[in-house]
Amino acid sequence: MPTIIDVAREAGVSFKTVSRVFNGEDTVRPVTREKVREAARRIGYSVNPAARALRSKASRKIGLLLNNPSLSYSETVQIGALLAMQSEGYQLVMLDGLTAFHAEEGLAGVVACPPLANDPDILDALGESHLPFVRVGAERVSQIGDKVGIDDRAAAREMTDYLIKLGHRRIGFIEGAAIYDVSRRRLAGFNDAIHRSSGAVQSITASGDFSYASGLLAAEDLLSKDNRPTAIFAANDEMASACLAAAYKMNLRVPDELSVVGFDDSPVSRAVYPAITTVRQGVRDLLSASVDILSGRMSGDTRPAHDIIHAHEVIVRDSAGPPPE
Amino acid sequence: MPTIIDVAREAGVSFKTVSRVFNGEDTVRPVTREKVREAARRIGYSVNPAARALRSKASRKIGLLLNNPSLSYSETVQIGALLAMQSEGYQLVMLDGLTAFHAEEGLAGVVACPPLANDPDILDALGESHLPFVRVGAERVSQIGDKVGIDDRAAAREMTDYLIKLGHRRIGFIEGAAIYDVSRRRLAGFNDAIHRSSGAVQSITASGDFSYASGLLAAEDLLSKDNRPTAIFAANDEMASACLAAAYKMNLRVPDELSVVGFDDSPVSRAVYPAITTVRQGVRDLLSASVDILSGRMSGDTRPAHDIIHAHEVIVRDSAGPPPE
DNA sequence: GGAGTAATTGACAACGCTGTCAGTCTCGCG
DNA sequence: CGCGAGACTGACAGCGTTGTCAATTACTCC
Repeated sequence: MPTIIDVAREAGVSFKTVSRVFNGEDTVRPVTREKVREAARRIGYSVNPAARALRSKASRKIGLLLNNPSLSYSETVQIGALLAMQSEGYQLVMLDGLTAFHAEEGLAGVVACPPLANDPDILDALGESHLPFVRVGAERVSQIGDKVGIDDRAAAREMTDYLIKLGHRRIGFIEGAAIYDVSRRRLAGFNDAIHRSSGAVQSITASGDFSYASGLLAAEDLLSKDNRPTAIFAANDEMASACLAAAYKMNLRVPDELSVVGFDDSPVSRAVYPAITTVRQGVRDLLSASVDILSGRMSGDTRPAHDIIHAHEVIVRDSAGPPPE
Repeated sequence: MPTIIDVAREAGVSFKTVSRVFNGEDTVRPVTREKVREAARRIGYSVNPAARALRSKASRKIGLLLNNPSLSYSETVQIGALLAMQSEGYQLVMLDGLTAFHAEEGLAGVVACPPLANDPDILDALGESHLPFVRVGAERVSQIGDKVGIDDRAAAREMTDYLIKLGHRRIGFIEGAAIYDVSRRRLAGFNDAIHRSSGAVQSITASGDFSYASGLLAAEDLLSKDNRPTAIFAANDEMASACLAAAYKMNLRVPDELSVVGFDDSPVSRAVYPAITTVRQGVRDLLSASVDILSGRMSGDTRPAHDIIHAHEVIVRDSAGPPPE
């Protein structure tokens, strides 16, 4: 493994300059910086987090503000965070709310996940702390902090378009809990697609709150209508799997007689039969982007707030197909 | 934060001796060792993983052999492993099979999870590699390597006893895939409890393979019998959630008319309505125990193979209650 | 009791990096 | 054309630990 000394020799500078380049210090001439970067690339150098952690007095603890009722989401987030942090030598501290945040000392930065990422009290505390922080899946309720997320609206529109392309002309939508902005965004995306069809596709919406129980009720409601939809788009996978149960009860075969799609690509979507077609958020990518941003901020990056939108992806599985006959 | 030098001063030895104690080297007299341990405890010392990682030439990469079809299980395992490793300064490398294992160089140890933990080829390769390794949820197919796990049989017996205590006298059991020894163990535990009732409780078993789809079939089978069971114990949560769907289809209210219990405490068990009563394996604890064992082996612990049985726990939620009437 | 050997312990360098502080270059300007 | 200020760059120490090897101690056996 090459060290900064190797890079320094290769670039013809002192090893301290190399250190400076990799710490984002701004007292290096651009031309020198580029020379160093190039040399590092050539010999395949990457910083040794252990040495850095040992020497630098700075804290390496990153707090993860996470209190999501969906356990699978929480687990995915945790994995993403741990994976992103371990290679950089950061240490993860779980924070489940304001009290935990205040109690924790010596944090170097914070990653906030929904719904905490949009909680005004949390946001205030974060702002006052002057710590760098990133809001994952953040809503525009506040302009402070860096943000990473996906375009829920575009994703919901794509998923709806997919159903339309399969031939569905009557599509049901089960909304998420109204208190989350993300529910509104997903509904908006659904409506975008419906409106673009200029009347060719009918829509029916039913309300839900992201829970399995609410999905069951909503699905029964939708499916007991005279002119029931041939496809249901649930705002998350939990509710989509409830749709499956409802369809099963009514002896509707999925996907032959009813198509069901969800959102989030949570483990549930694969645990169930048939496996649910859904939208992948790339939570791990979001988290690793968050850690990157924090890492930059901690070493002097003072550019204006980032607002990074990551790619989403429609994951086609077995729960959706062309409408019957 | 105190360092080994502080401990050395406190204990009246050289700091190198302290280092030796904390590395489990056996060239320290027991009396000295105890003196050092005591001094360390007094001043609250713990080793600095960064410094250790920096100085020691030894690899800190631990491979995680994991290829379980259940995604939620895999995620839980990963979190447990990451959490356990980060505080010790180990680095996690995911290995999804034999090829990946052979391709990975410089591993310091391996944690193998089911079903890979019981795969003869894997076991052979592990044995030949002379790397320390721990088998999680291991079966007795091979005596090599350290093992950690829970007592599946006792846990299944407890869960069955719980159903009997609720008053059920006719209980169905859905088996797991026959190729896994764990399926046999859970069934054995179920039978233990049934036999202990000396005829008071009837049992019916149906076969499954841990998948949702198989659970659906098995549940329909069980529930369409003339004298259907008042409770069903599925060998994992995935199949238990399928039972819920089957009950829903037949208009059997859970838990009023039918009790359903599962095994694993996977996220699915909470995602579903009603939330499933299940057995918690404490996967995170298993993983952290595994890392501890590896860590010991890597620093010279040569005691005979560990075989650690962790506690399990019946998690009572909403899917089981007294039988009807 | 003394030599010889094994069991313990200690001294010191070094791991790869960052912090501190002291140089060395640029410029702009009189 | 020289000087001072500010922009860069470099030298060196030291973070807390382990590896190497030498020194000390304990113990065995005539």
